[in-house]
Amino acid sequence: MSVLPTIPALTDFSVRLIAWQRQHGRHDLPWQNTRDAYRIWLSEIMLQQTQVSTVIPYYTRFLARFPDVASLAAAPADDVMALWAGLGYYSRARNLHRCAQGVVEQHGGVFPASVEALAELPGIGRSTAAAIASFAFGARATILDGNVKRVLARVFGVEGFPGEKRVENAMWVLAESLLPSNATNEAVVAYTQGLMDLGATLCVRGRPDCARCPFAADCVANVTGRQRELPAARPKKAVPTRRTWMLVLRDGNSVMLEKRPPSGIWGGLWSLPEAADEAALAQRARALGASAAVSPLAPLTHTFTHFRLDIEPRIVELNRVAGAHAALADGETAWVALSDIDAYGVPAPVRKLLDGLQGSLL
DNA sequence: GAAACGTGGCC
DNA sequence: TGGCCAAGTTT
Repeated sequence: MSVLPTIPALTDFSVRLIAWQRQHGRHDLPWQNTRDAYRIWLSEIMLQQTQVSTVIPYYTRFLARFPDVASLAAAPADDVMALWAGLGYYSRARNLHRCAQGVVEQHGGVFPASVEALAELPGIGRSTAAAIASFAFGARATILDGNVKRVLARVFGVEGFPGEKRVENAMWVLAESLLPSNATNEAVVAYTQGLMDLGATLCVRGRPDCARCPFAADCVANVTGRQRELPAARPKKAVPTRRTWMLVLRDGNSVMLEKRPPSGIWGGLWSLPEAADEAALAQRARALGASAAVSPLAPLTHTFTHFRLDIEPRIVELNRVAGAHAALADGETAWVALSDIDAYGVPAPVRKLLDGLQGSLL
């Protein structure tokens, strides 16, 4: 059974959306008003599952450090991770780096213009490929992000949770059918931006501003008063809790960091040595050269999308006599001054923990 | 095709 | 306070 109801007579969807975007859309975001595929690509990757206000300072810093794809491709992975630290979903940063290298090595340093070629690069899926292709090259290709799903679900009354494959497939078909025909490059840009702008500024989740919407008269959700029910909410799932012990091994102003494996949570970032319980942490502390007693710091809780992490931090002084800065850990380790943490890619809660330490010690 | 993957803002 | 989710992709 199709999830699509009868589509209302909205034959001029793209025309109305483009007109609305030109008059009421956003035109001054840092990654707009350029056709530089590198800048557009960088913004699209950062904006995956991340809001505009969060991205802007990261985007600015990143671009200042890596102004083009060649400089990014040539950078050490650790530098890329450090600039990404705090933004989350770190596989994006690893794929971003690999993608830059792919563009340099396989495409002569120039981003390919087709959706198909773009989607073969690491970190670029169907929606991001369409966004890059339309913004940078004026290609007629539809995006389908959270904004578009919300707009389509409401305007056309699409039932079902959009994260479900069956519903998402139907939305891709619908989105494709709505693309403007015979549009100039500039109109394509306005259309794609309009989809995002409408969802981000008017057709928001909480209190949509239907009075200002160009589709108010035709919108299924508005006409039937079902704005709160569309799109359908994600099915609820119990969020499991994990618990970990983290070691602040301190030597004066410096602490020991340990590089995390490339996959899994905080993959590729630098973090504190961890253990599964109190005894194991004390054992690790001794193995790393600490002889003093391990002291508790204030516990903290970090909430991810799919689980909750209770962190039990412990602090201990390094016993220099036992061998200063001996790297007895299994993986890669580094001694880092508390004032120099920014140079390393450190997970947000660990960063907070260490920031607090810097203020209270000495 | 479901689960994994971060963080911060909003109500 | 805590649930919900945002310019999705990969495994």
